[in-house]
Amino acid sequence: MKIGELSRRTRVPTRMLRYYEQQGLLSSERLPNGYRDYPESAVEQVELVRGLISSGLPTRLIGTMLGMDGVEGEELARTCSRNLAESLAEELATLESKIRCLERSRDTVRRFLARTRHAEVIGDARLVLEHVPSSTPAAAGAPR
Amino acid sequence: MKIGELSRRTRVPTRMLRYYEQQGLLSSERLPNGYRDYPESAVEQVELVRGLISSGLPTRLIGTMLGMDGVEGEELARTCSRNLAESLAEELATLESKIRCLERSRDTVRRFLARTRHAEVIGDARLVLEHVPSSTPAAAGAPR
DNA sequence: CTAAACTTTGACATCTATGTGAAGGTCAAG
DNA sequence: CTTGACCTTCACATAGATGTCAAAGTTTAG
Repeated sequence: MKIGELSRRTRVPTRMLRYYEQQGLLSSERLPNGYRDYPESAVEQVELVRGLISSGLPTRLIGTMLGMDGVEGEELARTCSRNLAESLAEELATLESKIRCLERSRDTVRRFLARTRHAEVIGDARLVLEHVPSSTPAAAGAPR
Repeated sequence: MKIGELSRRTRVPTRMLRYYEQQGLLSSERLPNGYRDYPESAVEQVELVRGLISSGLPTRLIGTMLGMDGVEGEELARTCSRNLAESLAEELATLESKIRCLERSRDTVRRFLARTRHAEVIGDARLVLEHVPSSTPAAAGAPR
């Protein structure tokens, strides 16, 4: 598929898709006319990259991890140097620390919401946006 | 405590501590001479803020959540408007999505490392940095 | 008193992820 | 052929987090 469709399906601006490619996070073939041509799997790939970037991982690290993702056999794993393994172990610790931190915040927000008179919005965040009850007319606009 | 000690204890540059204060993520009293004076609890606070920022949360959101952290009674929870609750529910969904994404990456890295001949570095990331084995002399510098 | 080590505010630089627009090539519909 | 919707690269602008430096007041050690 061409970049426009990938952009529509992932809701990521074409500008960013090209940027990710430039950063080595996404790859594409080229059509005879020079247009980028993406495989179906690019959709999922882009979603993963987006999630990781939004979680504060530097693109450099993301590139490293994506490189590992496809490696099924033992070949690359065996060629992994001691130093790379140590770097990755460090990053693993970073990931775990980020996860713990986010979990803590998630719990804080969740507990707060539970004590609110609007507890029912929990776990229903997206649904809530659809059927905005007309009980709050003045604030019905853009809440963010 | 003064800013220098807080900086030393959290390993966060004073520049950043002042920045966080300016962004409303950290507060301080002032000593008679104008110096900032932090309570003991600031250490933990800074660590939390750091974790959240490194996880890609915007300071605005962090400020909101920190505001909720201290609220034990029902007062503020009751005054929480429907719209704020909905915004927070949205952010809750965002947090959960980030967590899932990071967990996925964590598992990817972990699986990769497990298949490596250096599997023992897992869960030992910091220790590993101490006793760097002299078996890899050329790469012993800065691995990142 | 002086020097070193803090502190203050403020300005400017940098990096990364983005937005935006220009100038131009490709292609399909009319 | 022309128009409109794509695509290409290149470049400049912005916003947030952070580094760094300057000028100046404070405090402590000597």
